Amino acid sequence: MTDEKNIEIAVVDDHSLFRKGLVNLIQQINPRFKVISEASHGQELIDQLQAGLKVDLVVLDLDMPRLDGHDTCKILKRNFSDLGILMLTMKDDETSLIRLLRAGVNGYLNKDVEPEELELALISIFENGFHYTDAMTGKLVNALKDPAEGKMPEINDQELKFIELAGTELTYKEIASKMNLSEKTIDGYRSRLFDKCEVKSRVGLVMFAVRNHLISIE
Amino acid sequence: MTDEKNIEIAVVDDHSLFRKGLVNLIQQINPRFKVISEASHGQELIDQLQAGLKVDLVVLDLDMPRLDGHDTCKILKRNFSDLGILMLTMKDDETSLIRLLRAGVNGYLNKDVEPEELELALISIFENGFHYTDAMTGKLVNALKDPAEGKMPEINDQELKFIELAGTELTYKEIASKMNLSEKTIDGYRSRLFDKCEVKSRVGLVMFAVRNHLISIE
DNA sequence: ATTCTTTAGGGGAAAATCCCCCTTTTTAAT
DNA sequence: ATTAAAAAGGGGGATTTTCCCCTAAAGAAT
Repeated sequence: MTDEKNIEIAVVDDHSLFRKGLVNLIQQINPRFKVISEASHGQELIDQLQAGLKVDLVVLDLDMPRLDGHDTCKILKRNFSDLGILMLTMKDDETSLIRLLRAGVNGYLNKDVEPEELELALISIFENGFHYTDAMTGKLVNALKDPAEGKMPEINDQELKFIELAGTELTYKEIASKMNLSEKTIDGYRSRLFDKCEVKSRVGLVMFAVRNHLISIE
Repeated sequence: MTDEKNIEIAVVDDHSLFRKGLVNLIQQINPRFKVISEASHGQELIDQLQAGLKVDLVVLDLDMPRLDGHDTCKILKRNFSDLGILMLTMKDDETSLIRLLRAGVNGYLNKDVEPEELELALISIFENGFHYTDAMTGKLVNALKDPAEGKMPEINDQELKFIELAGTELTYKEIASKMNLSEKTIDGYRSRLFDKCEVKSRVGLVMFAVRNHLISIE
């Protein structure tokens, strides 16, 4: 590509030595990268942005005292929705990943990756709005199969159909009619699913199903 | 890479013309691909495998009469766990994707992708055990987030608190106690919210609230 | 004074949940 | 092959919870 635009970046990390090193590294790995601002915690960056700072991307450390990366990200996404956010972290677990994606990060890197991966992530976020790795997707897939709530119970097709209908305003009598089964059978499904999903009410079941993407909310 | 091993493939689709076309296409796009078996539904493939057929990969259509792709995948993963499964589908929604990943598909493609993407998917599954696309990961990430905003009626603080608690497994009596109000007041809130949100049941109210970002699903 | 909002009460029907039971089919263990 | 357990579908009936209709008082706003 010719005539490539500079990518203006802010770096936020509470450890001064690491932050300076990261700023230097970023500017060395690609001449398009211009680090035009540094901050030692999330609130400092937010103050800068509110005072008029313009950047394309933010490289944000997750573990910081005030605000941490997660909370910073949520505020940034609410107030500067076009800002690309790359989160750096030592944490490697699925739960952290999911929390960060929910907060709206555009990319997520472990601190021990090579500089080439960092370059790739920054370019990708700038150009596509996201940076996904197979490792990350694999974690999401694993999280789907074994959710935080414990082992995902086996739900068969009839049970799934019942859950979908339980998430509507149909009474169980109406659901039975729709599924061409007796109300008693529907009650049997309800009972079995309550046990499997460890819930005790229709609302509990439906919320479990939504939380675990068994049904869609549309 | 030199001395590349053939990749033996089975193709399963209930529409004969499409299946034949797909077999030809697969064998044209890469000389390593050897389609050594065809089936018109899931059960037929399972019978073949149980009769001794050996393949590396299965290209499986989702919509088939007996067994469909989803059920076939579950049985295949249980009984032939090393088999790579690439699912083809016209469905594009997050919930279907999630169901398929849970069933254990190693890759997932929309039927209207280019042959190059099909080749890449087959090679990737054979060599890495999975094929992920940014589109797919984007859907997973999107599924993690709270849903898009919709039109909201006026909801005051007490009403919002009630809705949050209505989304739990507490009975209205318990909610009344928790809010230090009488059950009759809670019933008044329920009634007023049903009118405002145009619903007629607790499940309806809670689903409306989730859909419209009034409460979160965590 | 009138109207709206918040809180609360009574009564009763409909719906959900639970507990006991049964039969048939399928699956897994021996 | 046989047997036992689990799954699927279903019954009767009691209790609990939800939903609906009606009413009213107190306080705030117009």
